[in-house]
Amino acid sequence: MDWEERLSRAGGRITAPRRTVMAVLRRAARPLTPQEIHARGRRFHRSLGLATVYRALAVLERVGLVRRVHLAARCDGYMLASPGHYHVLVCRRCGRTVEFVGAEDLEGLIAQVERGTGFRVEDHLLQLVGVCAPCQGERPS
Amino acid sequence: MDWEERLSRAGGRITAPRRTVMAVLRRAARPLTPQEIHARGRRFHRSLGLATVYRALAVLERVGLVRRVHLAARCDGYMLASPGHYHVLVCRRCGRTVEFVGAEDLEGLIAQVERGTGFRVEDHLLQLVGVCAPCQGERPS
DNA sequence: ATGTATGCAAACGATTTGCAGGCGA
DNA sequence: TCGCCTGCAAATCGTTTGCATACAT
Repeated sequence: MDWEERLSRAGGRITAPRRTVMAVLRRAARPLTPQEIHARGRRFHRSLGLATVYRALAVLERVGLVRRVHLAARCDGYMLASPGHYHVLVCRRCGRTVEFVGAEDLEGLIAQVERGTGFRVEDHLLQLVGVCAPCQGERPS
Repeated sequence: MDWEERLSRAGGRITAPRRTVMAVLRRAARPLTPQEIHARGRRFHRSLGLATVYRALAVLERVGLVRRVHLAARCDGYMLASPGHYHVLVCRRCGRTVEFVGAEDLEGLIAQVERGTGFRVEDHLLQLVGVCAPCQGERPS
């Protein structure tokens, strides 16, 4: 099932702006901001509006065709720093956030990535998303 | 060494707004946005300015007393959704981003966290931050 | 005494919304 | 045809900056 079919089945229409957004993302080598998507999309579709890009991204994300990722810049939560790296568990229902320790398990993975990519890894962020125990008893909102 | 000493040694001054921000964060059960910190901080320090909160957070982060985390809302990069979970490697110098696969290593960790917290983990985000090979040869900016 | 830090308000930039018209199904 | 979708512009919201004053050192 291709993306057009998925969007269609979810009740969305296949339009030029949405095709453009998908085409831009398909060619992208890294995550792009809505502004970047808009700028690149205009090369194909001169009159593409920025608001439309935002709306298309919202739809495509809801349908699961596009993933919103966390960029280093412009993210705005703060916590007290704790020693070591940062690992959180976030409840997608109530928003409760728990920090946990002990990801020694990551070390092998990190070493492997360093060998494979040539990067020197200095820090990491691991965020697990799920449903906390109290929320598991409630019906979906 | 307590936080006041750390800040002081780094050349920062100990002021009422900074004490307030630290106090608010110390009591917080989850990451807070600057706006939330400001609202809570005003209970202690009536005239606290929002711009001051931003500036205090920037200083405290630079010194390592506070950590900026990535919240689900208000983060604005998009990629095509790929099957499985999301793992990225970001270069802190040039911003280059590489997606990689293979974090089976995480499964043991996730199972352990589920047992320990009662959460049901449904998704995860692993972001490694480092310096890519080309940037390792250049002098720090 | 000195220069950092503050509060306020204005500037800025990103995102969202209102609306009239267009177009996919 | 019907109503979802679009482009534009205005409104909104979060963050940063300019400036005169206050205060930590």
